[in-house]
Amino acid sequence: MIALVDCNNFYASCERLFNPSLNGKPIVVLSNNDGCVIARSNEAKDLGIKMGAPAFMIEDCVVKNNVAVFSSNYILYGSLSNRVMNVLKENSPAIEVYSIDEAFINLSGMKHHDLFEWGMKIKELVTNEVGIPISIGIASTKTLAKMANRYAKKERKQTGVYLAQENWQVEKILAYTKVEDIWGCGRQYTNKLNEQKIFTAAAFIQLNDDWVRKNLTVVGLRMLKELRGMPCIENDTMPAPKKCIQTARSFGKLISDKNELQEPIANYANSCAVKLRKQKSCTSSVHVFIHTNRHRMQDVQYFKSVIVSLEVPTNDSAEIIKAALKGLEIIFKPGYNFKKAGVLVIDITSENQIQYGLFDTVDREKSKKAMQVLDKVNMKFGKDTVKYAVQGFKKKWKLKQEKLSHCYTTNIKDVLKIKI
DNA sequence: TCTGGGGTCCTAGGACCC
DNA sequence: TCTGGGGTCCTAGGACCC
Repeated sequence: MIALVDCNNFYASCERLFNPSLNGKPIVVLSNNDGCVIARSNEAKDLGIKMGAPAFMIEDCVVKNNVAVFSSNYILYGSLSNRVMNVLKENSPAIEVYSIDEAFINLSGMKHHDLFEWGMKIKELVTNEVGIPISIGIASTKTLAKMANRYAKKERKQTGVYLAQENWQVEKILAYTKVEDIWGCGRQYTNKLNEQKIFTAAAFIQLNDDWVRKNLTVVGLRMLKELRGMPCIENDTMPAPKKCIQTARSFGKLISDKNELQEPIANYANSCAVKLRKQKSCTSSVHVFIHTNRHRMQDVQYFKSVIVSLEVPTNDSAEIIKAALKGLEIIFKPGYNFKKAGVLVIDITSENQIQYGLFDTVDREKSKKAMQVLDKVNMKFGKDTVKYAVQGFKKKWKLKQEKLSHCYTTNIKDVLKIKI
């Protein structure tokens, strides 16, 4: 059996944890640049605020209902996520951290009559030790565990745990779940299924394999088998190194000037290099893109990208920044209002499997040492303590974050003071 | 004024090889 | 008039996830 542990309204719950006056009140958390809604408390959901709604379009509702609005504070969320995951690790046989607020836990060694008890224990431990509310679904496959989790969250609010073990328990959630709420079923698949008059997971598992294979590819077939209780998605307790890494952001304001664009691009390139070094990989292709704001009808639009190849795979910041800026030279065109840019590193290989070039002029050993020093300093004194001149200091392009909460768990200045 | 960011996997089609 | 067959590799784009 497999359990899925999922934090309820995670970002909103994080904001509430250090600000208990928000209990019972509607909360929303906004994306980067305070652009759109990416998390809502239950109270905000009840007000009809939709996921992904642009911030400026919910303003009336926010004012009228006194909704608490926050910029996203990933340092806080990351730190609280670690706390939750640590409690899970200490009390589980094998855990796969699936995202910032979810983890799969393999319970195959556990006796069947202990499963529900185990779920209740985990729920209590996380509540007491961290304070973030969670839900737990337990079933024979990952897709069913996801479904059981959703059912627990909505229909088992007292316990927060649902075990889908006996046939009738599985059938209950299959009948309960609409196809669009199945893990792996997005808009396109939902449309195709609805056209066949298939609206619930219970109806979906009656479909014939060939039809599913033909219309929803092997991905759909895997989903179907998982729903029938046949595990097809492996447990992955050791995360594999990333196959591509990207850093991309919208700017806080529009940029038309090439020199001004160099700053964010250099920063994104550096951030990719740091991520590469963290997983001990190198890249041989740097992909750069820039584009205008497609929501501004009055602007002429321009989307362009280019891939710059490198002779020898590298994770040296200077080399990757240089390649990214070379890419910018190629794709930049004057006369446009640019809103967003990004750098992707693709063709990733392991650090210790590099094919050195015949005419390589770079001193690889020296570069490696320089990067180690750079990473060490920035790790100790905060990121960007040491950086390249081209990364700039002004950061006029940087994010808009007008409603940022404190870093309660990671910054000594922000730790709450308690009067006794 | 104002609409996120970072990933994975799969498929189709073209280039190329013998 | 007649113009193979089978295979691999690569890339772009689609669909999905949180």
